[in-house]
Amino acid sequence: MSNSIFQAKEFYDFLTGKAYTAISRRLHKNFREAGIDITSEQWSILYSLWEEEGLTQQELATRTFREKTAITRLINNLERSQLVIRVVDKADRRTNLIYLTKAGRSLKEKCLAQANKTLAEALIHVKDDHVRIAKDTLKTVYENLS
Amino acid sequence: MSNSIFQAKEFYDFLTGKAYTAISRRLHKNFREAGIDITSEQWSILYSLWEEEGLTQQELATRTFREKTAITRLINNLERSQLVIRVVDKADRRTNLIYLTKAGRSLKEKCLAQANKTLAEALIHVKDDHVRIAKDTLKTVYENLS
DNA sequence: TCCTTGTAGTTGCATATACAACTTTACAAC
DNA sequence: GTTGTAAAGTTGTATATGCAACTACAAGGA
Repeated sequence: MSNSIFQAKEFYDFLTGKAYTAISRRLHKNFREAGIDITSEQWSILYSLWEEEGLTQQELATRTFREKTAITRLINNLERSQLVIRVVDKADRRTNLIYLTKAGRSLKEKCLAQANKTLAEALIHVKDDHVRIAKDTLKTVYENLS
Repeated sequence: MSNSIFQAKEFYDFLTGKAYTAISRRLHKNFREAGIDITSEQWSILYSLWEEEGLTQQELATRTFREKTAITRLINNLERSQLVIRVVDKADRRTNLIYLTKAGRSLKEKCLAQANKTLAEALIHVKDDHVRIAKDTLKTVYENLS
């Protein structure tokens, strides 16, 4: 890309995460208002588990792009909230396999509804093809840097 | 926007801030490697002050889209690092005016160089017009939710 | 002058993150 | 088998965030 882009001062907002902060706060707010007591970070863990249970913490770290230390504490909190449980892998005693509890499983539909609501609120007045381009651009950014 | 967008599973990454996490980590890493001892959050405060000194904490909160409590602590840390100082406003003793120190002012060019480097690394293989659309989309998201 | 209301900033508490150092377990080389 | 190395997870420490409750000050009206 050319340097001309950098002339736009507002471009640095890319770096300060204003949009992400806004969306993350709104997601948390929507969860709260729907009576769901989880953070937006916990949501990303649960989302991975709704897709596939029995993941190791390392696998969750990779999929959610978080440090394994962050996963340790997120799982601590989710376990305290009785939404997931750690099960030591008998085949490899170094690893914990993370499973949803019944309560954790039952949150799925309500959470997805709030996630979709949040996206809809965020993307008012944004054309579909622009959403698609923004999404693809962020994906490329992520791939460039990870 | 239509619901078809939501079919794309990867779209939820929008909500988990993968791209922002990646860019924020890389920015911090680039600062460190350049011998600059600040976080990416502190950077956003300094950036505002390089544009205009003597802002109140509330004004910094508005411009960086952070809670005023976050600003209190960021300024605490920046003051401890001797990059900024609080000056009580004589005209309104409730407010602090935040000024850069000489050291804080001298970081500007080095920091901007690293910020530009980070953006360049993030946006390899992204077309200029896609960058522009992504930027505008994120701006709209921010405006929709704030 | 006193009272009410609003604003700026701080503090307490819970949560989340990064990095380094550590423990435990697995596994391959010898 | 013993040893060396690597991987998974945890813990300590520093930083950052959100929300609620608080203090201090300002400004307008009775």
